[in-house]
Amino acid sequence: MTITNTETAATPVSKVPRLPEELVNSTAFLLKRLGFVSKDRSISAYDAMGLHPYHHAVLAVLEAGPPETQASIADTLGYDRGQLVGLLDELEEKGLLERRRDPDDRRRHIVSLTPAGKKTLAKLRATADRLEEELLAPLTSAERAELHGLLRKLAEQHLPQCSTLPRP
Amino acid sequence: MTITNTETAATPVSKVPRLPEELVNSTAFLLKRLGFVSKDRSISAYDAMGLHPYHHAVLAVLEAGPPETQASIADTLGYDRGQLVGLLDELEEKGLLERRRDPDDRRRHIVSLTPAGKKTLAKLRATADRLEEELLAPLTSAERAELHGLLRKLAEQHLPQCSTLPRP
DNA sequence: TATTGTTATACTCTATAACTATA
DNA sequence: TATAGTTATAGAGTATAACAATA
Repeated sequence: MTITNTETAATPVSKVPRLPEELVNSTAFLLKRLGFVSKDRSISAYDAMGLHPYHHAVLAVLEAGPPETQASIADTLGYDRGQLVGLLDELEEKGLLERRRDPDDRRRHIVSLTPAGKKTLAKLRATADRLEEELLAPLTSAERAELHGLLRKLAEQHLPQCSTLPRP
Repeated sequence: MTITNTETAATPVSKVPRLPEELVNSTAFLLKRLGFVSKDRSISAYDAMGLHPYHHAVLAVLEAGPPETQASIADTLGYDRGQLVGLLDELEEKGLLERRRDPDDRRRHIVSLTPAGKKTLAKLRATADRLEEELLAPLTSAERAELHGLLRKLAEQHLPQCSTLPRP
């Protein structure tokens, strides 16, 4: 195990060997790793409530927007439509939303939040806030705003669904 | 399909429905999504060379540090040791590194770069640089430095392997 | 008995594409 | 014929644990 120690004999031994500068100096690398741990932690946290971040996203779409069909939900979140079916099944079984046929087009389902769904969404929000606080703990308030602004700029370019269109 | 349009009739129709503010306002959410697209694109780019970002990381560790065993490489990168075996098999088969038994402990393999491995690493670096440039295109040079510094602070806290220990 | 590297197994995700019912 | 939702299947990726050689 001593072979993994990259410190000199005089310096305190770190149990965890350091990543090469080449990787740590890459913003993309840090983004990938931090995104991974963030995802990992949120999955664990939501799992304790029997849900997944995907479920939160679906509920958030339902509360934010006009009545949605399954196709519009999937498109908004960038999810596969087949994948969404299972998510909706789980949320419906828990009584957090309901599907009803669109009378104007009986192929479609109009999906809407139930009161229980809104309550659960509030809880998920609290969990998300806690996770966000943990993630950003090392940063000052100004730094957090700065980081968010920079990520927004990247999202504008790379995540079309995040683009802030000029509103009327 | 018109039901997915969240714009009013007077505004130009965006093909991609917008994500709810609740999600876009979350730094963790942006981090996860941007990390995902970044990972996705790098996998595609490396795939064109018959390699994977994992391979780049392994080669970078070998060039940066002292002679490594398989266990030390895995620990440095946070990879599973079983997973690493396959990666090393592929790299060895391409002649980019070699394994030889450690005479002091015949259970161990000392892994080292070949000249071909160094050449390939240079190519992978060029690819990584190009991907980084694409990712950060929307930012000025100052903003890039700012973003990297902020992510470093987060990494310090959340990615122990990235922590910058005081050097002698 | 513990550790290094290896292999095998199983499980989760995801992507694809059939299938139905409606249009 | 095309679309909305559903279901089934296969593939990649990952995690777990059994295994042989050596300490």
